[in-house]
Amino acid sequence: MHHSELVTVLKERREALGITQAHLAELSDVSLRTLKALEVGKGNPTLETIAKLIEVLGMELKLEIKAPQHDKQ
Amino acid sequence: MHHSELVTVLKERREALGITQAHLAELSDVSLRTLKALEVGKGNPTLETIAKLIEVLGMELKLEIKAPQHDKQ
DNA sequence: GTAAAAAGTGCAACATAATGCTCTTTTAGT
DNA sequence: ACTAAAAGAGCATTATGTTGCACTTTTTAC
Repeated sequence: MHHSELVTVLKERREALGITQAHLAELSDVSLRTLKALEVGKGNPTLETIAKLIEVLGMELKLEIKAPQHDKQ
Repeated sequence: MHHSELVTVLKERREALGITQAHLAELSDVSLRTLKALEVGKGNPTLETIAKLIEVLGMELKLEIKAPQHDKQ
């Protein structure tokens, strides 16, 4: 999962939960300015910023050994 | 997966591949200073730094909806 | 079509991640 | 034990992520 893909997933999850950027920003203690920039693919968020957001979004990061090409779907 | 856990996985993967910090730093275009700090849990790496490292380590990030407690093993 | 809410942008200040250099400590091999 | 390689730490500099404020644009609801 690359940067743009991660951004898309975060945004879609927020929308699926039906919460605004402002609300997510407040719940996650990430500034609204930072969240807005992040969702349009600006910048290079820190692990902490991502962690705060996904915690509120009920998500989790996993780090795995990449599957060989022929195993991909 | 939280910060310390991610750090542990990265370090163990590097060691499993039998490459030094210096070598990984060179291959991933992350400075040795940054890699060293990261592996001892100092700081708050950016997504780009993590992405560079896991690319070389043959790993990938996944972002998933958190499984309910009773589904965890 | 209008109004309100939500989303996106520009700018500047502040905080801190990334980096290079040098040095110390730890680990691995003989 | 000795040596060399690898890992970790302190410091200063540079680059950039985070934030708040004010404003514009887009979307949503009536």
